[in-house]
Amino acid sequence: MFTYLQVGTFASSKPNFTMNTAQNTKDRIIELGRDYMQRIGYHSFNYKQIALELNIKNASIHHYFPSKEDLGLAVIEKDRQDFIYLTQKVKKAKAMDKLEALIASYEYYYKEGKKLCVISTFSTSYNEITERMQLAASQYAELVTAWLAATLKEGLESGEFSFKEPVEELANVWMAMMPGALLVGRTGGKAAFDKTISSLRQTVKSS
Amino acid sequence: MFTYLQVGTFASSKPNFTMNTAQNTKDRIIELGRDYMQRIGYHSFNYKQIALELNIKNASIHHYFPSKEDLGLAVIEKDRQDFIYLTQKVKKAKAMDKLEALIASYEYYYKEGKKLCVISTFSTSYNEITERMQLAASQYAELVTAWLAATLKEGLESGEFSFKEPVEELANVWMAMMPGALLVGRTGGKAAFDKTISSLRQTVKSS
DNA sequence: CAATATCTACCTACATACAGGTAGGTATCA
DNA sequence: TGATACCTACCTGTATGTAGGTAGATATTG
Repeated sequence: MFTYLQVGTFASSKPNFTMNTAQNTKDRIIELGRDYMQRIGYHSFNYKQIALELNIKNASIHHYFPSKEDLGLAVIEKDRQDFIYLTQKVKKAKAMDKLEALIASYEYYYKEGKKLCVISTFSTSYNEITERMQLAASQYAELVTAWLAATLKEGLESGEFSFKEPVEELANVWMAMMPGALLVGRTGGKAAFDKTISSLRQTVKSS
Repeated sequence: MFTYLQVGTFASSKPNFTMNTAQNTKDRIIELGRDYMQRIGYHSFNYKQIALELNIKNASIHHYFPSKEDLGLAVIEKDRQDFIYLTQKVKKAKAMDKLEALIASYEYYYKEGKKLCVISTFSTSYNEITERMQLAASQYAELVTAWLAATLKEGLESGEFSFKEPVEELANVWMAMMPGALLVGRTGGKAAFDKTISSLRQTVKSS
């Protein structure tokens, strides 16, 4: 005769551009799931780690997410929502500040245990996830690419940026280099990560 | 009363810049292991797949590689040797042709089932592999970075290239963008991959 | 040269661990 | 009372890895 407590305070020190909606168990599972997936990948992540951390049983996770795929999809969707939230927040900022907001989240990923971003997490597992997850990941990637292209265009037209490539091409470069920087940072350490991010910033400035 | 045959002809159509030394079972295990790892990652890859393909039993793989780590290390070492072989082969070529030789292998990876390169394969699994493997992957990455830097410097001094960044920085960009292109290509398809590679080529030409 | 020992390359069978997932029960609360 | 949020207990599949054996090749020795 005892009550099932909502345990764990989940005191995270996330940058304020990510929504913090983890009050209930379901949201906490998503947050923790995302965290583990970014660290060790979708397949290596398992329910036990989350169950232990939330002081609940393995089976209870299945109550919220019948299959692992459901959790994977929820993680992608949550991250997509967070991205949209971020873009809304910087909507009226200068183009470079928008890009800096995105860079900041990548720097946060690196600091917090050399995590990958969610898109690259699922990209690395792309050949072994279900079609629905592939689609979700691809659509999310497309969304970010489109936002990058729009932001680059905006900065170019306002005279803030001075690059010569087509915006779509440079958007692709950013899409490749940001996760690439995280990968390089894993083998090459912080210096390699920083150098890559620094070069990334230059891409909008070189005339 | 029968003999254990060396089965499977292993007819691979690899580009000629990779060494083809897979005559015996041990080498075939390494080749197949590398292939699977690049496709689905180190952890998702398992012995059964190789055993089936080589018509041997699971336990026989342990005869050559007592632990999975041994095989992982062998794969990294094999790929490093192949890289060295490649650099030797293009030793007297122009700087751009050297870079093109590297790009060609990445295009080959993409075509052959959206594979990742070996370095990024182990980078993605970096937080869940042994220290020895982390070290091997890091050292291999350092070797490639150094070669890139040397090649970029060479092309710059000969007037073939005309970039402004420090060579080490641009080498880092290449280290990030090549695997990044493969990741982007998984979610965004061939067009995204090609665009990224095309932008990569531009990095040495833009003045 | 023949008997013998040892090595290589596999085998069968099993141990162990752990993953995702299910069935059905119990406590709490609106 | 019915939905919600958990639980215990269990099933199934699969992964790495081990123990011990066997056929055939090769080296050793009387």
